[in-house]
Parts: sequence; C-alpha cells; structure tokens
Amino acid sequence: MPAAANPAIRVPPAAARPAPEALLAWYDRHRRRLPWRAAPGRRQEPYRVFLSEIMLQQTTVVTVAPYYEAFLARWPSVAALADAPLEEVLSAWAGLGYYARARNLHACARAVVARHGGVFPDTEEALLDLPGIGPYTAAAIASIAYERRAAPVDGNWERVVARLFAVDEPLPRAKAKLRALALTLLPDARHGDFAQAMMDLGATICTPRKPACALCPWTEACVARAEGAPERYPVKVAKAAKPARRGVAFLAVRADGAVLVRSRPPKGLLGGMSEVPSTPWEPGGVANPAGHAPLKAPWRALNAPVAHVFSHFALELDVWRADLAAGTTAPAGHRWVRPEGFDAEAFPSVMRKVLAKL
DNA sequence: AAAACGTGGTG
DNA sequence: TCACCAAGTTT
Repeated sequence: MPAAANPAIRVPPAAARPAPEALLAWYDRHRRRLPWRAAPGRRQEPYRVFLSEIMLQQTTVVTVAPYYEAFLARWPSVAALADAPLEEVLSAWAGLGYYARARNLHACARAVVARHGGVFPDTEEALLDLPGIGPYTAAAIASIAYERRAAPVDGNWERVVARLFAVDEPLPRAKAKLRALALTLLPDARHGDFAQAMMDLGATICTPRKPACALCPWTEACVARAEGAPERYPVKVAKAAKPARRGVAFLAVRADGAVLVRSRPPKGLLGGMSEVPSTPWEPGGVANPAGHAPLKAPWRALNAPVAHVFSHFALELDVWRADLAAGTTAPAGHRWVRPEGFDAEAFPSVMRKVLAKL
C-alpha cells in the first residue's frame, strides 16, 4: 500500500522528498573520523565493525573509543578473541556496562570460528543467527563491512526519520513504522556510507535537543522542521521512575592488603563479574546484614555509603570493613586479591566505587 | 511483550 | 539534583 493512500502518514511533496544523494554528499564533507571507521572509499574489516557495533550499543562514542583500541590491540582478530578466556574478556570490558554484551561478544567470536571458519557471514539473516547480534547489528555489519543494502535502524535513524515524516506515534510502539519509512530512504549504492551518514547526521545535526536544521542536507524535505518544532520528535512514552535498593558490602582486608573477592553468577545483573561480597540488594535492605558476612570478624560500618544507578534501579550500598590476620584463609567461593591485581579483575564500576573506600 | 540489563555525560 | 540520553539484545 502506498504511503500516500494512508491518511495517517503525512508525506512531504515529492519534489522535496529526502534524496539519499544529498545525505551522501553531506557525508563526504562532514563524516566524523572515528577509530573504527575505514578511510573514505574503503570497506572496514567485518571484525572491526562487529567489535565496534557491539560496544556502541547504548554507549557513547567517547566512552567506547579507548575500549575499542584496547580490545583491537589485545585481540586483533576474531580467532584471537575466540581463543581468549572469558574472564580476560570480562576484565577488559569492565566499566563499559551491559556485561551480557561481553559474554555474547566472546560467544559470537567462538561461533564465527566454529560455524563459519573464522569469517563473519555476509548476510543479515546469517549474522542474526549469532549470539549478541540483533537486527541493528546484523544490518550494520552487512552494510558497513559487506556493502549490503540494509538499514541499521538505531536511535539516530529513528530520530531522523521521525522528524522527516513527523511521526506522531510514540516510541517504542512506532518502531515498525519508523523502520518501514527508513527503508524508503535507502540508496542503490554506498550502503555502508549511507548507514553511517544517518548516524552522523543524528549525532551532529539532527540532535535530540536543539537540531541544527540550517545545516541539514534534508532540511527542505523535513516535515517536523516545517512544523516549526523538530525537537518534538520522536515522541516517546514516559519512563517509569527507578526504585531504590539497599545493601551492605563487606570489605575484608587482610594484613598484607589483599581484599576478599568473589565472582557473580554467570548470568543476570553483572553476570560473571568480580565483586566484593555483599548482602542481596533489596528495597529497604535486608533485615540482618551481619548474617550475610563472608566470614566472622569485627565488622565496623564506614561512614560513607556508595551510591550507584543501574539501568532499572538505584542502589545505596553501605560499606562494612574488617581487618584480618595475614593467615586468614578465604571461604569457599572467595579469593584474596591484592591491589596490584585489581586491574586484572573484572570489577564493574559499582565495585570500583566500593574499593575506593579502602 | 515488557522487563532486564550499566555507565557516564549533560542541560 | 535529576531526568534524559547513547550505533540494542535477550528472555
């Protein structure tokens, strides 16, 4: 069904419809230089596209850059990454967040080696079958690394498309409609450049707050701009407030400076990451924190709690400390780690905050 | 299909 | 201070 036949979808005059050539011309002049980007006119290695795209999921360019460089230096190929122990990958990922990405990154590298001879598949369908690769990442690799005609619709694409067509329907319900509209924009060539041009446009011109419409190659075609309030789009449903949880973290410090540490369960929140032992984190905290201490000791509460905000709750962690004799043995499932060994541990940010109380 | 899943920067 | 945001995927 042509969009024009549906009165719910407003379409700009045909003469002003966004032309992919205009965006590509803008991209040729304003493309951002990013560590994972190939030189103009060249394709990027699939592994590098893969690595960067996984890291960039819900994560800013500035945050990702140093991690990308470190991973690439340490594991220059899928095969190298596949050979690495998961613990090392988690440790290198520590601080980046969404740790399932690191577990899936590793699993995906192994799957590419085991199932595809160490070569990333070159179709969206086959890529989609790999762990950690969803519709966005499959389209990103297919277009950027293999020049397939594909639409990696991320938040930038959604914002740009929602404004171009003034889509009133709120996200996330509007996702299917935005994707359908996005597909109408695709060029017949330069698919990788087009995908990245959309992201650059969203990141530098068609920004969430104050879009720079005067600099936009598509300004004439944009319905939201014509309406006078482009920042109104995309419409989103309000998010629920974050509940609070509390807990107590136990900082057991041995005479030689070693700290008692354990690993979290392999899945779920901070899955597989290292942590200082603590009570469960619950609304209102647990009734008897001492009952959760990893060993019997003269625990004393430190005055400054650690505050940390996760994706779906805010945590306030009290910190209790005990100093123990040099010969104290670690309880089952725990280990002593000296400060020199902290960097090799997979401590997430919240645990680095706890350790900072030492 | 809605909820789980991190973190740091910004206005 | 705090809500919102950033190249989403999994269950």
